[in-house]
Amino acid sequence: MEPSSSRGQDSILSRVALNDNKAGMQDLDKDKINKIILETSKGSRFYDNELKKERQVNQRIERMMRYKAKVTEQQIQKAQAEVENLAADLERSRELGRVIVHVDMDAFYAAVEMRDCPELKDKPMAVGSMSMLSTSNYHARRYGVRAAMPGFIAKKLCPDLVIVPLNFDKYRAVSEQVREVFADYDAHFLPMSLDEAYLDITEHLEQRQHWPESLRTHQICEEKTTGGINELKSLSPVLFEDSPSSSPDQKAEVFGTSPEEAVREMRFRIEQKTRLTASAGIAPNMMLAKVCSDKNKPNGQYRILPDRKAVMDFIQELPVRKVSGIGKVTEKMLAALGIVICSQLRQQMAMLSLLFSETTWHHFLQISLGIGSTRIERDSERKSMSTERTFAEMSIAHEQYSLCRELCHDLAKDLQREGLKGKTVTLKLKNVNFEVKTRAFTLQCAVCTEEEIFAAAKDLLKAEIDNINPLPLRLRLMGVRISSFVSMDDKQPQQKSIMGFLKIASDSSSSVQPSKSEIVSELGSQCPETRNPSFIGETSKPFNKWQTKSSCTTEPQQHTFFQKAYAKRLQKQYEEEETSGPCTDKILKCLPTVSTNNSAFTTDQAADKTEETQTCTWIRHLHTDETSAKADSSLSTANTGAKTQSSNILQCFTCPVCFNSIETENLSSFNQHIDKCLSSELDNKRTSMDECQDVCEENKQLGKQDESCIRKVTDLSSGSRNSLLERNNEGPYTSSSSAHSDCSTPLFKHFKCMSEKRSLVPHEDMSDTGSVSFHQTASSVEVISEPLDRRVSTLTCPVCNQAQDSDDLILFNHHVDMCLNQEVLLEFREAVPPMAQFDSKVKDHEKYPTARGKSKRQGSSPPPPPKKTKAISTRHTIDQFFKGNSKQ
DNA sequence: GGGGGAAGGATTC
DNA sequence: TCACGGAATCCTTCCCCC
Repeated sequence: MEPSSSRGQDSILSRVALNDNKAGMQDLDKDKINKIILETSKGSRFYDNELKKERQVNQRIERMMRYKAKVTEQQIQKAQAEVENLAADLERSRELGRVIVHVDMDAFYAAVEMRDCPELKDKPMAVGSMSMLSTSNYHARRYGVRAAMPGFIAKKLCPDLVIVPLNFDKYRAVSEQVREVFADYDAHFLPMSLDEAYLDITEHLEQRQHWPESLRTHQICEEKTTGGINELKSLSPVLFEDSPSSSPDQKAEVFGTSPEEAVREMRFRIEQKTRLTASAGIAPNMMLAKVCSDKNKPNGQYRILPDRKAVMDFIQELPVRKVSGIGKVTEKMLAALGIVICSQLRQQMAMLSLLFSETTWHHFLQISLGIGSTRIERDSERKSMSTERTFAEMSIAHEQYSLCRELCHDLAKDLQREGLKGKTVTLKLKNVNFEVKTRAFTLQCAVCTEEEIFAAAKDLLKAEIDNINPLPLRLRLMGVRISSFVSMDDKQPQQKSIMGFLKIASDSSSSVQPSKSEIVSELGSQCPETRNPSFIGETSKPFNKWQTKSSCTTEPQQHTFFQKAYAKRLQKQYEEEETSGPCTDKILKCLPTVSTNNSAFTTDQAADKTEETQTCTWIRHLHTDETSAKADSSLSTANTGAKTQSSNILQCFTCPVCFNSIETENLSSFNQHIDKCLSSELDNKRTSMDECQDVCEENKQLGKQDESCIRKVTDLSSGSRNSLLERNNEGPYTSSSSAHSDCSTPLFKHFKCMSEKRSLVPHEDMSDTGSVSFHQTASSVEVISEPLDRRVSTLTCPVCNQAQDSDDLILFNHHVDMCLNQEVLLEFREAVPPMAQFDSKVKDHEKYPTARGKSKRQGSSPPPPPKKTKAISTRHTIDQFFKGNSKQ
């Protein structure tokens, strides 16, 4: 074999040279085009990196060839037997009964732009930017200009090229029109992108056989075109000169009942509706249909008849590169083995089975037999979500952190829009030499907020910055991805707040948990505000794949004992308030407008407030969420109306320090009251805390963390709640509303510092989706619980006012949980005998009752917690405690 | 040894 | 004039932990 070093320019051509595997790109002067491409690219960092990758592929091929040389005849024979067995199995399962169609819009983006801007019709044009083109029209393709080519190279190939910027909104709208047509032929069609889809028209064809001609006749709709039928018909020839087109005199088209006719009708209707043409492939499976749709592109279609011979005839001479999934690298590897067309795949299958992985050679075998999927599965779930950005070189750390945060912000928005939470945060970096690195971290809990994602991404970035220190990290791209999505079940933190527990206990699969308002309203409700439809509206999240249908219905929920008990207690509380001074309804009135984190307080969260009034606000001080000033500022804009609305309503709170009832119009006033109560203890601690904060801030700027800082905060935190509260109020946002937090609070920083040190132990439920709960207290403080253990307690339960024995905040949280719910517990104990809860001997594997299945599908059991982070035993949560009991 | 996370790569539009 | 994307999925390999 020729050594890679001697291949020189020819070798790199396979990477940077023109890829003419696209319609409208035949018969080009490839040598001339490649010369221009090489001259433009050569010497660039991109080119150098492509050379490097090319060398790697060559080395891979060399290794493969060396291995091939060592394969014995015996191995081949054995492999051959295995191949034949599998081939026989595949033959037996071959299905030819379905009629699968792949429809692909012709030069979609370019065609849309040309349609909307007729002066582009006669010009070579492409859609995209000088950096990258998304597609080009057929005029431009004659110059070698194609999708995935940088605009500046395209300009070298075709100086007259017009580059039109992308307009996705427009393409989406057109795509929607096209999909409406698809739906008439297969309601369950599978869109692959804006411009292509798979359809199974088997059922449609069966019905079609009985259709009268009138149902298969379609008028040529002149009104739908701006310039009438002539202009409509003139569009296709401009786009695609050789395209077949109907006669301009024709007023209607009658279509037959065959698959070809049905697909022709579909394309006709698409063209009538959008003035754009589509190509289609008709075959017994998806793989073949996809290849077929390219066969007569543009504005054409091709069918493989549903019999084995027709399929095998088609496959025989088909270049492997035409098959979806075989790209330039695989093509090159196969070429090294003398395999260029699919029939050669079959001939060398035994050798391929020895050289490639099982998955890969099975795939090759299927291709060689013309076998593919015959079931169009539309409902596959999203597995990841990401955002990335390319930019001019960026080498300054704080700019990189800032960008990282921006990306996290964008990603969080996207996640929240789809109601997703994921456990794995991946940071993608591309340096100025085009070398790509990804770094991932799997968290214990699923996250979706900017702060949570940033907490992880920032650490990954920091590690990379530190790694090449003192040299700067010279980046040209950064991206953040979230994966390992969890089901709605799993989105709940392991230790739920008691209120969270009470809300979800009835239906763990429901993402829309019965809120307090719902529970109360079920009682017949003397509290009309809780039935306010707007509450429900705000509670409900958009329907998503994890959301069971039942959760979207309005059917009454079957409440658990605890919910009933809780509702009863609420009722009682309400009755008391009726006589002694109401506050619940007032609070409820304003709650939907109160915001935490970076989204508005939802009904569930709002409902929690009633119960948690005594401590929640106080806790919120301690747990000023991590939401940045940015999020807060956006809130202050977004929720201006809401705030205004809420600010005039008198609310009643109980101060956790002096235990007096405080009536106030807004939470910030109440915060100020608490601050006053606490201020007497502040002075001696504050100086130290300020110092620490400064250190933290400085380190944040430098992207560094300092053990001394962490230690200092840790030391302070046990006795410095007051300081924290005080500092909290100094932030620019807390002054306007206590529900708004300041990310510069010492405790926040403290958590962040600790989070960094502890490998990103997540701040559970710091998201906007969770209520500010006691769970939050525990989980957040949990991070610092260890050093606190060694100190004398300064904690006093805000409910029972008892000084605590320990400063362990988990225990403290537990205590508060219990205190708050004594009544419920009492009722519970009366109803159910106690069980052996809190079994400290529980084994690790028993802590994760979820199955360790292989399936990554949503809806299946969630994966076990990552091994590198210690999971909290779910057995030790109050949730599990109740669950266990309720089963008895 | 198997399962699964991490990292890199291939592929698609 | 400079200048090679963004998003998603699947696969492979390596390595660690149970």
